[in-house]
Amino acid sequence: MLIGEYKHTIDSKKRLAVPSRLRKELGSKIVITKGLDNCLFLFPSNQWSKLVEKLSELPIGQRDTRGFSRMMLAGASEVKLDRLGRILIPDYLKQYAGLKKNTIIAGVHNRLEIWDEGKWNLFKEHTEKDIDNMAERLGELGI
Amino acid sequence: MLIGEYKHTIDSKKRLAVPSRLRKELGSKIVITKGLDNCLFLFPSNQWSKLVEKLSELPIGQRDTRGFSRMMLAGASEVKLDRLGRILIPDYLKQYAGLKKNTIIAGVHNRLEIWDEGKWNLFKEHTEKDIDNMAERLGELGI
DNA sequence: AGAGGTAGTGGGGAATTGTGGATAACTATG
DNA sequence: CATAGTTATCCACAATTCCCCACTACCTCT
Repeated sequence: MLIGEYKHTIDSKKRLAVPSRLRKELGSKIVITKGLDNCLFLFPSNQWSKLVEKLSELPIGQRDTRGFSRMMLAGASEVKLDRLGRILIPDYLKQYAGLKKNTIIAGVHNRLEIWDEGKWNLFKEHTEKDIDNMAERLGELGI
Repeated sequence: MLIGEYKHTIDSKKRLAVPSRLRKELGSKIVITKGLDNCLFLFPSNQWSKLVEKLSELPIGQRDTRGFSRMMLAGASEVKLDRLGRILIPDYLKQYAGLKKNTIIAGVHNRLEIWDEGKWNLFKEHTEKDIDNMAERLGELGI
């Protein structure tokens, strides 16, 4: 179970340290890919294989599924940790996620997510505001 | 597993470097052919034979499948890597895919795709817009 | 509070990779 | 047979990536 929120920096060589607590759970074979809401996903290899298996069952003939698997697969990249537990983030993913220097690494049960710090904060604000709304509604509902 | 997105250039002699990480997985016998969505497909020879087998099983009666397999088979050409891992792209394929100088090489499971950079970006814009659908699909896939 | 250890950041240098060009071999054509 | 055009082989430069080490901040334990 990968949990927690960590603040790390990407250095001038596009390297990002994986929080040391999470390393052994991630394993040595890791796949990084495009995630939702402009973040990146980091899967341990077994999770990734599951996903690929399902993707390979999709028919190639349909345009949208073709696009989908193209997106997921071409958007992915195998990465390995260097001796100090850092990964190298490919340019196109760095760009996709709008990563600059300060980034957030978040554990979300079976994967890690990598966020630009600014986007992360915005996202949090949003959802927290939503939570307030939700609470109000709950109140209206007498809960 | 062929994955990732790579940016390479075609030089004045129609040579294109295959990303070095993917070379050993591609092997030495490679088939290049017309792909879907105006890109080129690059298959390692074993994958190519599998595909040919599948194509031969398609009902010959249907006009669209007939056209599809005709395109794939007639458009195919064997290529080999030079000592530095580059392939030579035949003129008719270069033209088919509208390749200029800047191209994208994408790993999609059992094949590589070669795209003109401009077309690739258009495609990405398109699909990344649908990223919420992607979320739903991921859900369906159990991620 | 001090010492020792761990973790995150930064940088230097070697090795690999991508790109462009030069020259030699081959093919086609008149 | 000669010439022009194309393909293959070889080499050289530039850029990137990989591997190693050093520094500092922080945590923990005593």
